[in-house]
Amino acid sequence: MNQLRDHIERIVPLDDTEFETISSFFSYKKYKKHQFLIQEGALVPCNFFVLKGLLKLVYSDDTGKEHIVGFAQEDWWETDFAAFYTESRATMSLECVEDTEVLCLRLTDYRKLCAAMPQLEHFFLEKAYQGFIAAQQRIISTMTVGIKERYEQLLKKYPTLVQRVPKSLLAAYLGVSREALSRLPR
Amino acid sequence: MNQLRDHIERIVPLDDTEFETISSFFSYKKYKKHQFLIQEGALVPCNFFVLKGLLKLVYSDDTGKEHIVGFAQEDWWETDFAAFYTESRATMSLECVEDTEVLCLRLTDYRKLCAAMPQLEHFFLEKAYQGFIAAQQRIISTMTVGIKERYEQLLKKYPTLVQRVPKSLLAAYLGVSREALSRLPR
DNA sequence: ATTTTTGCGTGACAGAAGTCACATCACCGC
DNA sequence: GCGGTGATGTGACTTCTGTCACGCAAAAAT
Repeated sequence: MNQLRDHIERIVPLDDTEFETISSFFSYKKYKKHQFLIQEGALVPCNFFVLKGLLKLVYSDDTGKEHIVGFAQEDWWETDFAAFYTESRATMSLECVEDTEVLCLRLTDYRKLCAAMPQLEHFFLEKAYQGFIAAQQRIISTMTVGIKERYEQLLKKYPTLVQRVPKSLLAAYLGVSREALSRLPR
Repeated sequence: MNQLRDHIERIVPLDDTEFETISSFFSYKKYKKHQFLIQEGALVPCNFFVLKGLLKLVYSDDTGKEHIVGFAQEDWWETDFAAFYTESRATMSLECVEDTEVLCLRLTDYRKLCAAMPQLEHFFLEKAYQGFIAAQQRIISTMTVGIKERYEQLLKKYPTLVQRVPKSLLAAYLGVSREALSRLPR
């Protein structure tokens, strides 16, 4: 649980009672490989903070092909945010790539916490900015460089992730076919 | 100036003195078509709120080709956010597509405002969430559907924008060549 | 241990998009 | 008005990528 505290304190300082309050709103859960934290079409119960393990956020198109919107490893937050925040049905699914332990935060509890502690709202603001910037850079990357460079940027940015994930999933994240990624000159 | 007030009050309520404080931190500026609000490589002076006109946020790759990261029309915020927020040099440029009037908010003033008024920080949090969700959906759109559908989604989502912008810029926004967009079956 | 599944590379082929070149038309400034 | 610039459509050609099919080795399941 200290993992969460360290994570938050990288952005805003907390005293013991404050963190006590925060942690009381989270619930711990454990999932096994291939289990779903979010099912497409269902309501989104939580925003998830990954303690250990690896998740993939997947969008399935009409032909059934899977596209990976994002991965989440240790100390990352992940959920179908649009659906979570508007309490509507998920358009994506969130699934374990490995056995995974998470802390779950429900929307009502998120609201209570932010109302009670403006510093925490500031924390989430920082996270939102980070997410926005990362997404924008990913868009730029897709538009400007070829597959090879995109794969290299990924290697540079998340070297540990690339080790843990099969290439087929990386391809689905980069937006190309498994074969195209496989054919890259080394 | 009431335009800004209405815009903020769509998310958080304000009384007259509060808005007085807020507006005192913004400065009004007017630019002509083809003028730059942000130059690539320079520091980013402000986050811009568009009162009237149209801007394009552009990333130029090593070959000199221009890729449009985003447009901003009336009531939109735009800047090279990564550079703005970290006070580093811009990797993108922000340029007028039409004559444009904006309100400018400097980073130090942004910080003062947020510190003084938590509600305003909540406003920016909402905006950040909106931006993140929009960026994520754009990523999904690029991965899942072909040019034709992407163009149609754009038409549906921002019909007024498509009227104002030449097709060559729309192509640079969609991430395809001008010719490919021109060759779409109607 | 032996099946089954999963990951990964490769070859062949078709289709989509990029690039280059050219033509037209409308609009703008002088 | 007139020349220049920008916006747009089109054709020819090339390159890249997706798709389908196959083979093989390692890992997982029984």
